[in-house]
Parts: sequence; C-alpha cells; structure tokens
Amino acid sequence: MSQPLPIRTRNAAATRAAILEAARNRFLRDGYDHVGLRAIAGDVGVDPALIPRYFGSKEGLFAEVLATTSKDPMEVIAGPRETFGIRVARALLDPGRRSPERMAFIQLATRSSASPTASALVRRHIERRFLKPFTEWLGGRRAAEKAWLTACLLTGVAVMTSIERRAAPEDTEAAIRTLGALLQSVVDDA
Amino acid sequence: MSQPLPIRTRNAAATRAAILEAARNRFLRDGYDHVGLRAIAGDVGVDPALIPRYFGSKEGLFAEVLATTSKDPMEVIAGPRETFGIRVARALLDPGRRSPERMAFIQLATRSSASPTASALVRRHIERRFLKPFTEWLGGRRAAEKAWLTACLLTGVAVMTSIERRAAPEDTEAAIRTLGALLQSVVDDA
DNA sequence: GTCGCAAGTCAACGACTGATGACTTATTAG
DNA sequence: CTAATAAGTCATCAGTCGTTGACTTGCGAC
Repeated sequence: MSQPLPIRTRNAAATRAAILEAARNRFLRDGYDHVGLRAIAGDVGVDPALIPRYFGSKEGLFAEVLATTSKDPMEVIAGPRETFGIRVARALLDPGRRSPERMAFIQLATRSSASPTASALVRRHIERRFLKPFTEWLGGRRAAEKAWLTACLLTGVAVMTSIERRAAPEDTEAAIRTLGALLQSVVDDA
Repeated sequence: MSQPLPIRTRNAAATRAAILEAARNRFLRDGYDHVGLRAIAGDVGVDPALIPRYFGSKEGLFAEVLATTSKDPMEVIAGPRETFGIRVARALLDPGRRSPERMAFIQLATRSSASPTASALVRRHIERRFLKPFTEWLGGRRAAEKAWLTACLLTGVAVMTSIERRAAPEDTEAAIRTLGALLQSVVDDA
C-alpha cells in the first residue's frame, strides 16, 4: 500500500500528515464506511489509536480529508468558457491526465454519500466549494440550475465509472468529446 | 414503519414476500450497508434469523430485491421518442409522480454502489436491465455511448437529490424542463 | 547525563453486525 | 385427537468497528 515503511522518527506533525494522506487514498477508493481506522494506521505503520487522538474521531478525519481535497475544483473549472466542457470531461475521464488531486472531491463525495455521517459533510462541501463558486463563475440567471445540472453529470460519471470496471464505454477519447459537448451545452444555453 | 403489525398467520410465502417488501423500502432509503437484518425483521414483526433462512444471506436478499425492482425501467423509457427527455425527467424529479416503483432501481443502485458486495450485483443489474435494453431501444451507432451518458445523468441526479435535502435546486418544474431538454439532446443527437 | 514531556503503543471495552443450530410452536393431515 | 412437519423463535457465536485509558518509549532542554 506504500513504501517499505521507512523508520519513522518521532514527529507529530509529520505522522499527522501521513495519516491524512493515507486516509485520503483509502477514502477515495473505498468510501467512508468501508475504510477502517486500522487499515489507515496500517498504511502509515502506526497505531490505530493515534487517529482519534489527532483528529478527534473518524468523522473529524474525514472532514479534514474533505477540506484538504477541496481547493482545486475551480482550478479545473476556471479558464476560457468556450472550452469548459472538454476541459472538465478530460479531467474526469482521461486516464492519463486524471491525477488523484483534481476533481478528486467528486469521487470522495460519491463514494461516501451513502453514509449518514459522511453525507452531511459532503453536502456542505459540495455546496460551498463547488455549487456556490461555480454558480458565481457562470453568472447570469439560471446559473444555479446550470451548476446543479453540471454537478449531477459529474457525480453521475463518477458513480458509473466506479461501478463499472472501465472508465468509459468503449472509446475513451470519443466519450470525452461527447461528455464535453454535453457539459458545454449545459453551460452555454439551456 | 408499517401497519399496526397485524397478527401473522403462519405462511412462509407471505412472510417471505413481506420481508422482501420491507427490505426494498429500507434498501431504497438507506443503502445496502446501513440496513440491518434486525431492522428489516422488525418492520415485518418477525425474527431476524428468518432472513438468512429464506434468502441464504443478506446479499441474497439484496439480489432478490434488485431483481424484483427491475422490471420497470423500460416502462418509463419506452414511448414516443420525442418526449423521452421530459418523461424520464418527470419520473425522476416530480415529487407527485415519483412512485416508489418506477426508476426506483436507480436509487437502489446509487445508494448501494459503495458497498463492495452490493456493487457487483448493481453493475450486472444496470448492464442487463438498463444499458442493454436502452441501447437497443435507441438503435443506430453511438447508441451505447448515449445510453451510458443517460445512465450517468440519471445516477447523478439520484445522488444529488439524495445528498441534498431538496429534490431540485429551486423550482422543481423548471428543473424538470431543463433536465428533460438535456436528456432529449443526448438521445437526439450528440 | 538525566529529567520531563510529548509521541506512540497496547490491551481492552461496548456496541454492532450477519449468521448458526437447537429449540418451541402452530398448522394440517390422518 | 394426535402425530408429523413446517414455521418461527431464541440464545449465542465470531467478527469488526471506533474509541478509551493506562502504559512505555524516545527526543530535547537543562
């Protein structure tokens, strides 16, 4: 799951950061409910009891993961409005360009939305870090509606790609273009 | 959760059906992981041990729920192709018309997609009962791609409406029209 | 060098889950 | 009326989970 677990010199800040990172990877892949504190601690090579200590609770850990995974959605969105669709579609589907960071909060959100404790955090997060800034970026009337529809598309793609084995139906590049066109049509008109 | 729990005369087929129905409601609302056999049994007024007996396991119960919730997606889809978008959008978002049965498998799928054991069943189900017949109904080339995009939209809407409190951003009727137009554009062209 | 405090470990608790096998009860056939 | 069989109950197991408090270990200041 990680490097040969180098000998850790005692350093609270560093281990805290390592736990946060390991938790992010686990939560991204398996969702809130199916990640145990023991698994995260195992990845870091540390005792599970440290996690409630450092983050208050599992929920607190998830909240911090969510917060630190969240600064980027607008980095992908912001840019020339004419290429919005293709940019976002590529960030979502392109296996080469799909880095763990960008648009990752979408995966995080969809994978954990079923959990009652996590979904409250996820809802607040989507509202504040995606719907609101994206609505402002869009501007004009019906901007909120467009933002909501876009969120539906993004989460839907995230769910489908996580349910199915493959990322896109057959030809990834074609799927990117089609999804991009659809996203663009949402933003452009109605 | 149910009627005043009428005195049950011993009848294996009837209790089996009652368990299946109660399980469907629970799974729809809370997803696979967050439904306990004890809760389902409690709804029916029956001992939890009956469930592994009648359905083999919790997974077996979920599989049967999935199978018996699945006959209907094409009932909504099938119809004049020109009104496809608005029909499906209304089935998804209209609080009045949204009966528990139609399009319910989408809710079931999205709510349980995070669970490793459930997601395998969900994947098979979506493929066989939605993507395949819908692709055939669409016809023409790129039909599979259109079907996939439609599935993304539907699951996305399901996730967003389950994450957020309200069903649609503000004006439900307007959201139905917008979503309907978007769905229609997917089906019509590219 | 040693003392103090922070960093990390350990064992364990209480709650919950799905599942099992032995038990009891009701229904129905003879 | 009674016996046989199906229907349902009960206590309980083994496992996992997040969390806790007491313990030990190591680093840095004096």
